[in-house]
Amino acid sequence: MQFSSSKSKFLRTINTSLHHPHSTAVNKRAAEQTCLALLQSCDSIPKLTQLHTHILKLGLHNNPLVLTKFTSTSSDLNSIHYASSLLFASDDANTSLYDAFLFNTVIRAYAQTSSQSKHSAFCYYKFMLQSGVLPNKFTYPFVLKACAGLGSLNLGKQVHGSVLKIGFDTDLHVQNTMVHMYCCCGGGLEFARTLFDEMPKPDSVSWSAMIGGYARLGMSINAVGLFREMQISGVRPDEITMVSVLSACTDLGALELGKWLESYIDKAKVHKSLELCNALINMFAKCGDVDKALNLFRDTSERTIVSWTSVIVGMAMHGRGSEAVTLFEEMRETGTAPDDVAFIGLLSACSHSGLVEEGWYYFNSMTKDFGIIPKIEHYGCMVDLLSRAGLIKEALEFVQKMPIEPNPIIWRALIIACRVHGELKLGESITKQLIRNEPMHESNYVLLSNIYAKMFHWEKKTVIREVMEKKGMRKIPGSTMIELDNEIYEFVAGDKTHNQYKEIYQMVDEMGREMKRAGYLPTTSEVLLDIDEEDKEDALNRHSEKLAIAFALLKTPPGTPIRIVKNLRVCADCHSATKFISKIYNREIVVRDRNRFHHFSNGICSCKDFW
DNA sequence: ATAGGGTTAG
Repeated sequence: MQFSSSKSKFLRTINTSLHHPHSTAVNKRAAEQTCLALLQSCDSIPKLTQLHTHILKLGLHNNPLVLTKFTSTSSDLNSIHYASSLLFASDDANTSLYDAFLFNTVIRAYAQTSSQSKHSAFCYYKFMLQSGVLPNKFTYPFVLKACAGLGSLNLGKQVHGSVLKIGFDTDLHVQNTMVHMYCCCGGGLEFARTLFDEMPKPDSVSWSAMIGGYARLGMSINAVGLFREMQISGVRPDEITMVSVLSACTDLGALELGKWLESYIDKAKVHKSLELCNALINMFAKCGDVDKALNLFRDTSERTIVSWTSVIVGMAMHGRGSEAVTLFEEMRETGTAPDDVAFIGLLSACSHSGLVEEGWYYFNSMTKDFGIIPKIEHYGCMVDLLSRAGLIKEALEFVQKMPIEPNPIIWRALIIACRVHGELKLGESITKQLIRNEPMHESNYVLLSNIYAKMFHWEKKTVIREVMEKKGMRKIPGSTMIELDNEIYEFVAGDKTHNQYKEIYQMVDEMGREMKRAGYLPTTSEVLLDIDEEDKEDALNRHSEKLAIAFALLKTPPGTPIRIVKNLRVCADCHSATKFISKIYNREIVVRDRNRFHHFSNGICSCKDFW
């Protein structure tokens, strides 16, 4: 309903009411009805203020029916503030009129806001208890949702205590939100799991809440594991469960699992909601089959900005920047307005493909043509774009001119570029400054150490190692994941937990010999430890990536492509080694690292040694 | 009038 057209109708109702003072009862009722209808379409403060004037004139300001409608239909935060203050107006407030429904409406409205105002939901809940109004079984899901949104374990626990006291702890909906709340609050996950395990009859919502909890925290193996348990339990997964599992699968980069999930969705006839389709597209894009993602995308009739962003980012990760640009243009032509996230994807695509001119064009176009104010992420993309292209001076100038404070991520992009392009002095000074600002971030020390290695300042490198040791910092362990025969294997450097580790290490040694024969030189400057060169070589050979590749060479037939997923950026030595391995063993090797995909084939990598 | 989901730079 258009506000302007219904407004005249509303005014007519008011006029009728005013001109027939003796039949006000009937007309008041009509006015109330019109008012309720009007509230449906109310979404801004000026409209509300206008409406409020009429509400006052008609004496409807004390009508809870009108006001609860008011609250529950507005999505705008100010409208919620306004309506709830009317509902609980202090002047003529008669607290005996307050009931649970009234409170629930306001609590729900605040719980659904996207901002910190979720705290108001909790405040109104407190107010409800103080007013002596007993919460009902609908109150708790709202309050718990607000706690989940705030991520406050403290508030959550308070509410939990109250649930136990009042006794809604057996209600399935309350239990499910409780699990969800603990999953969303830092440090609450284990307790969520305890509650979940104690549930007498978890339904698909309970399983989804728990699986989603693991997925959000990056505990993807646990998420997938719990999904397997769910299948055993016999509860049918729905599309929301599948979105969560796919999200975990995407995080793992487990293409085989992803393919299996796709066929499972078809077999089990899970409803393919828009979000599920997007999750599938995203999964294929990020698990290394971007063409499949594109096919799914083309087959989907309803595309949202999310679907477009997924394929654009997918192309970016595979270094197919110009295709990302083409997709972006196609999106514009088909009338989907890009948002800030789409621009991050597009700019990173330009950055990973060296499209400097295009990057500049879109960075400027973002504000000029779409009115999107660049955020730190967009500036980060531009610094990365210029840095990767070796335009260090321009990058530095760009950083100095930025209207917002550069963050450590931006400085690190610049430092890496300095190292790669030989601007070692500049790199050193920026890194030192960064360490002063961020003394406990271990990767800063690793950067400085690598710069010193390139400058041949070994004694300074040793000092860094000592400083790190004194501060009790350790390098984040690199790990590599590989899927074989429906099983996910994870390797860390020097890993000996695998039951075939002896054969794997033999294979690693053999690989090393073959690579040397083919002309490979170990990049020992990547090793942070202060050990002799031979041990450094040994340390490099035990990198998780090499272990995983050795394992794959052992376990798969000749010629089979190898896919691995790293948790960090691939190190220079592994990058060089993998090129040799792809040629020597005639294997296509696809590596997903923290940022992007590397397709190694016949001694060449698709990233053109630029990552 | 009640619960659970997706995209984002390095």
